[in-house]
Amino acid sequence: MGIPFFRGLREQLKLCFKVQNGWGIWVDVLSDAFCVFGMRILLIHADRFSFRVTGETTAALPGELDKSKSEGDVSEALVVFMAAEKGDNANVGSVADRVTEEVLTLAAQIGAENLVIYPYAHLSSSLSSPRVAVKLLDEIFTRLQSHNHLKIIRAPFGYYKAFEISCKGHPLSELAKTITPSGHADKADEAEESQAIKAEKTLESEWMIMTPEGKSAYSGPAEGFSFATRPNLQRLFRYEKSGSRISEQSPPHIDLMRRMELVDYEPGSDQGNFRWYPKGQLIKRLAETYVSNFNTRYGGMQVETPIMYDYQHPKLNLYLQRFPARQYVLLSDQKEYFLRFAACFGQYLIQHDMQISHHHLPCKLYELTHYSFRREQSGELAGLKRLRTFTMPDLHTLAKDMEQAKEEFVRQADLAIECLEGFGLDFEVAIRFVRDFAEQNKPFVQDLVSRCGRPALIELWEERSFYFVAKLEFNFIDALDKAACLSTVQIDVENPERFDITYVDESGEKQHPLLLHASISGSVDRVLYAILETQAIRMKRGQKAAFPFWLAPVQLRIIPVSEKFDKACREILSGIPYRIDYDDRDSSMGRKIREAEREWIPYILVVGAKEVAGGYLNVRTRDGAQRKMTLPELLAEIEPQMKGKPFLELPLPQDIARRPIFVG
RNA sequence: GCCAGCGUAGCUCAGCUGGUAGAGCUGCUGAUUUGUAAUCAGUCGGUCGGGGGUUCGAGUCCCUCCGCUGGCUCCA
Repeated sequence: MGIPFFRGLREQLKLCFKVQNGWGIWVDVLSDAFCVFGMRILLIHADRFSFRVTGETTAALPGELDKSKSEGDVSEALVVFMAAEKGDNANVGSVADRVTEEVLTLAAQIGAENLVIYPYAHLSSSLSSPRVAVKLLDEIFTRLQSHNHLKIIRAPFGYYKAFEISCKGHPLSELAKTITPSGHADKADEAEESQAIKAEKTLESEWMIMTPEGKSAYSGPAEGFSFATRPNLQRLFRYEKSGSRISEQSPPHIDLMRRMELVDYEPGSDQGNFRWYPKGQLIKRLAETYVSNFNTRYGGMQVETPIMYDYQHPKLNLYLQRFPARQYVLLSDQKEYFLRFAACFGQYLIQHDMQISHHHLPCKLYELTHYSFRREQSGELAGLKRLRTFTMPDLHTLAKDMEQAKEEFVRQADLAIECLEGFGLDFEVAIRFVRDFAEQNKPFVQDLVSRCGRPALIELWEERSFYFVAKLEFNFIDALDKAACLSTVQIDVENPERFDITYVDESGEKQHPLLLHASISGSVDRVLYAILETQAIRMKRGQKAAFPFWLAPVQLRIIPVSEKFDKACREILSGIPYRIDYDDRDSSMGRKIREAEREWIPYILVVGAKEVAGGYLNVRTRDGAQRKMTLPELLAEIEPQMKGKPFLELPLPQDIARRPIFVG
């Protein structure tokens, strides 16, 4: 098939459908192609259609080609472009039946007697195996042949073909359909199914619990562990093992993220793409700065890479072939690009081009992926927990050998622990290993668990079915007892070779290093989810919610007893170098206190005649206590809470009377 | 994506079996100048998610699309 023809057709179709139906069929085909499994067919009623074979493809399996079938030319035909997608092999018979029915129905409606069956892989990016595709095409062909009034031309499978088409352009002349399998599997496919189940079984794993060494150390089956002191670890284990969830409520952070004017839905975008109000944006920026500081202090060299990549890039394409399900795809001129789902690609491509010697190892690249995109299924989205567009710190470390990889692994685990603690988050540890690796590295495993300082859930795989041999996860358990992974560190044994990343060793030989993937905090959006859920849990227990001081959008608020103290308040404002604001609105003090409490403001300073006369501050804190303090005393109390944490200015008007309302 | 529930003012929600929309909060205006979680009064504000249909008449019934939530699946 000639690419120019293909491009021309695509443009033409896009225009046709926009005019006729008001929506762009091609855009739809592209976006849906990554989440629906089925047979895709594109039906065109054509005045004329011709094709000729131009060469063999490498990906598919060309069969014997009869000279007479290498080209075709027909007038007044219904041309059926088809692509078999993964999933069809569940029941080839039923899919063939339904495709045949669709084709016959349309052919009758438009009165077409000539049919063209045209294998057209480009309708899908999630193709079935060529074997299944050919089988399906055979079955459809056989079924159609039984209708004697139809003349059928069949373009060969597994060849590049050029074609010309002249579409009639009437309302029924162009239709795109997806046929999904239904009914029970037929005999020939049962074997295939059970093979799939077999593959699934090798994924089965053993679950253990290992505790830090000590008096009551435990290392054994997860079922035999007493979870009495770690209820959340038990929740994680259940969640991982069974995947069952019980909840009719929506997660409390969703209400909080809106009520606190942090983040909100954006119906004007795609699902899972949120708008960030000033307070939320501030928290996000602080969190990003905080975690980036961990990465750069550790030696991560910060880079920035493109958010979109060539769909046809040979190396990236391999990756996508393996995980084809969920990308955003976009067109630029005639080329297809996918939006990155992590920083991996960009960094692999940089590392591939770098000159690296063993002197440079371990070599660490860091990026804050602002943004990463995953086209999650709509039903999988959940507030800030699961988004389609998210921000994530991504650190990639090249290591000389396994010893060095393990050494860096534990250092990164330490960073992750410190980082999550700084956010005020509790977490449960899960570590997943390929069994051989765990058995050959027992001291490493025990050391890792000890550093985490809590019992860890260990999963052991018999075989490596992903790119890593070891994966550490810190999981957060939310107010509805659901788990979400935050930090992770992984040892990748596959991608340096795939992306041809090399370093030069002591004897001048090129070697593939090992690669550590780490996200010190996990997704920044998800960190905010975890912070808000943590506060929801506190409130459920009757405690007051609070942001960690360094993250509080407003850290201090001055409330005057009356307008008369305006001047005194403004003097105090200028002497406090934190995010402080001033409630200068015309309302009662009681109301102002209430509103400040509802905003979780850590320090409320009430200023009236007594304070002005006495030269002290009256400080109300989250615990409800009121204390008389001097300014230096207050500053001395605040200072340690900011230690090692970033600071950014108040992103709102300081006078509240001048501040607009974003939500409510 | 599939199945289910939901979508009424900026926010939270009421509106029975179809008769043409209501409250509180917010906002605005005025009064009030307040001592630690809601001062009082007046007032603005609605293509009842979008489109189509049934009907003399639709927030209410039907279809369809969009969005949110839950479950399934998924989470490289």
